[in-house]
Amino acid sequence: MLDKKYNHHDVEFDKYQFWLDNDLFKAGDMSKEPFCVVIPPPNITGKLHLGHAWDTTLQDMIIRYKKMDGYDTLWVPGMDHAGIATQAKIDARLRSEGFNPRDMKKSEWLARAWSWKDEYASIIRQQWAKLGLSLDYSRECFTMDENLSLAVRKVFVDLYNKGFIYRGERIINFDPIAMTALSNIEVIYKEIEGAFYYLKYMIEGTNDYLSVATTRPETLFGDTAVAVHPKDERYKHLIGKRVVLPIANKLIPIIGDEYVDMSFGTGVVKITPAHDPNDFEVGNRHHLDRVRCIKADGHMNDSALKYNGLDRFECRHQLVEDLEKHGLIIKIEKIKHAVGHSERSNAIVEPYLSKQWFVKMDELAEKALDNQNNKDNRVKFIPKRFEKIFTNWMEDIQDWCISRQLWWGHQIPAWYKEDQIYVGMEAPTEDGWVQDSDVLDTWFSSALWPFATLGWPHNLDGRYFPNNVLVTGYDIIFFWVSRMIFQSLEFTKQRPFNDVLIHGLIRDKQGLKMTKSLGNGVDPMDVIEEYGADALRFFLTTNSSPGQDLRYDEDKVTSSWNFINKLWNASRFVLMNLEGFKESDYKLDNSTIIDKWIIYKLNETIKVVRKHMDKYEFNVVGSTLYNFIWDDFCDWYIELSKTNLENQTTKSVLLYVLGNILQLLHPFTPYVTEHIYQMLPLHQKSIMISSYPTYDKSIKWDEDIEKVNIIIEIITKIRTIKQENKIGKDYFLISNLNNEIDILIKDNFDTFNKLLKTKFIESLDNSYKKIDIPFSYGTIILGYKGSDKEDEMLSNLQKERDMLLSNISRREKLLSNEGYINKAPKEIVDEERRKLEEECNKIKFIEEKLSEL
RNA sequence: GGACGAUUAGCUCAGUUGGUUAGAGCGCUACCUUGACAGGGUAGAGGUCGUAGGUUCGAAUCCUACAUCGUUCACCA
Repeated sequence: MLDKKYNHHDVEFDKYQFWLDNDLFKAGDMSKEPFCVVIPPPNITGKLHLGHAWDTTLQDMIIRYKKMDGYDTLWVPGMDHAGIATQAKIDARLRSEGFNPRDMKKSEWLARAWSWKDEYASIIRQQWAKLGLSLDYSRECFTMDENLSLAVRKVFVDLYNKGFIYRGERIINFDPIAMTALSNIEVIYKEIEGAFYYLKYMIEGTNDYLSVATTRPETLFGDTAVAVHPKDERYKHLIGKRVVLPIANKLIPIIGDEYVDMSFGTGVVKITPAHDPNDFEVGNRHHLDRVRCIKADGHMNDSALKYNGLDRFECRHQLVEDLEKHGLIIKIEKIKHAVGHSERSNAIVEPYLSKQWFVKMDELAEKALDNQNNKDNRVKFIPKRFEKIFTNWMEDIQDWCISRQLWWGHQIPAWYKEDQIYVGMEAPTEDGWVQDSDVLDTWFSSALWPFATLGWPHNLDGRYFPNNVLVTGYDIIFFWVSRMIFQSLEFTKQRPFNDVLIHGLIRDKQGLKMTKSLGNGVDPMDVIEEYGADALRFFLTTNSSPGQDLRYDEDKVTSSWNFINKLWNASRFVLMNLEGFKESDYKLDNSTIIDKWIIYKLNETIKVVRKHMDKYEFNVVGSTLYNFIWDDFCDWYIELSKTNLENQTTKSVLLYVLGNILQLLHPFTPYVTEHIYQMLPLHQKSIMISSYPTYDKSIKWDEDIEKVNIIIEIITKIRTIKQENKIGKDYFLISNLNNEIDILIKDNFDTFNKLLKTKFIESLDNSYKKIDIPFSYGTIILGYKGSDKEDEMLSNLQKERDMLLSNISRREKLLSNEGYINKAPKEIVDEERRKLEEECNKIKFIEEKLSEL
């Protein structure tokens, strides 16, 4: 027997081990059709947050649903080494222990990194277990595993040999805190306060000057020209002359280039090829020198003369003071402008000239875009609008800088000897070759995840590839989804997954993003402790529509808990009444109309649930099940069944419906459904290996089902009248009209008596006051002791009549509209006619009563 | 500036190819120690679906414009 109260701790503490012990998460039943999902590997930088809980619960639901529906499901777990992020965390820990990480031997540092990995991997696995995720741990992967590392090297080497990977000297985004290059999308532009400094660049041999506006005066030491537009009437005569670089007192040429926008600023631009990507291009066109004046760590070098060694911002400060002293500043204008920050360290990114490795993107992107026109191999985005976000990005893509100046990651398989380069799977055998010390961007390995986790390049397990669906947030479409798509197309010739289900971000109750700096993050483990994983899961999966963000709201978790508690108590009721129930007692024939009604309702629910499960519309599934369980099953069927609990069929129906409810709900709330399921008189070893309920086409609507709807209508109506007229317990109902409704009532006397807590009787003496309650198929008289309610009665009837009259006139108008009759679907028109008839019928009774009053 | 999303009850959100009386949870009102559940039950109140046009027999839903909020991409030194 179940305890009186649902206790999530008791329910959840041992189930996960039970599933593991029985190998219920293991894939490989070759007799079934495969279904595969790979987990988006969490970073080993810390604990999982609510976003992970949401993302993984969605996947678990899909997997559990498909498994119960007869598929050989494989859900591959794994984690990401997360280069920059993890290295920063490890370094921080080492510093707190008094070490300077960069003074350590690389091998010692790496040993620390691997033990960090083990530590966090084990925390993450515990969290997965708490969430109840049905991951096949025998297939767990890590991005730096041997096989994945091999895959990374192979992809690098092949892309290099095909000419898609090159090494070149470019302006890249450099993070001066993490001390590594970044790709374009790892730079976040933020609006900050800055200034436009208008500087005097004196024209050689004159007292005239050009006014040059810049936001970064400290880069002037790297200027190798100033540019004007060749058609600019103000300046074009100066092209070919020279100006004096302020403070540095160096002569640099005035050049003409169409890059300059005549209408912006002063129309004169200082050109710093080593510190600005646009200037770099201009420099190339005009064969200008590339002079670096800032070092990788953000400090000035000796080109900056007396400012050598200063931090770039300190240099700016002192330089501006000096320029002012020399009268070389015309004005300073405060502005707001977007400045690039590192996604990881939040440092202001320095455009920095250096030699890096790149993936040439144009051709790869084009193939990915073309593939979206291939009906059989296109990736289906859900919701659809995210496909456009993907294609727009791909259409406008730039080369991908993949080298990182870090220790944690896949070392680039390139070796140098003097000015020779060797790129290959293994080191060259001759002496003297030195491997590139850089590692690859984390996303370079993540991009191979869907196939590298399934054995590629050795032997890709084609049974599970392409994956059936990938589930992830819209925030990493560029970082990850798009890169998986083009890498998979390039190396497997197939899409990585058939569908990609995109969800939103978790926000706090105010709608703000959960971040460390705001301290508004919620630890899913705390929520599980307080409400249980099932309540958290139900909240996460049913409270937003696909692609929308989700606000975390503890009140809604509470209501999920309440829902589970309701299910718990309904189950308790069923089990109490099934004491001693044997397999031979189980029979569904000879059912009452009430039994038929709930089975019909259940069947319709199954149909809706399946339809929306298949479309990933879990919010619809959730509310459908919520309403069916709470309203139809608990509020009506259980109540209606109470007069009939001696009947084996009713017991069987209770068992049948509850069993189906547990199965339908299992993907959402695996723990509690497993728990109750195992207490049912007839059950299998685990609910996970039972079959997901199927829709039975042979169960059709009939008049018996309508009869129950009428019973419900009568009960509800009488309750309403009772409350509106403040009639207490002391009342009776009379029905003696010998019509259809009368027969229905006679057949279900007990039910009415029980639910209305009164008696139906044949007649009533005159000491009772009477109220006539009209239905569309007859009238019921309510008799009560107490003061006269004629006024209320009159106003009730008038109110109802007015409403009916307005409905009737609306319907008549509608049904006399030819356009409507001709164009609207027949079922809808028929339904409208039926309702009209019903209302006309009902109003007859009302008019009759009103005339009597 | 481009693109996208949101705007529906006091709050947070649904609304399934357009179907006529727009739903839920929480909150609110009144009543109820009913034999599964008071974290419950019963019955209610509460919305001219951001604004203005348009298409249609019919619009929360489709189209156009605008407004407000948000996200994102691209930004000119």
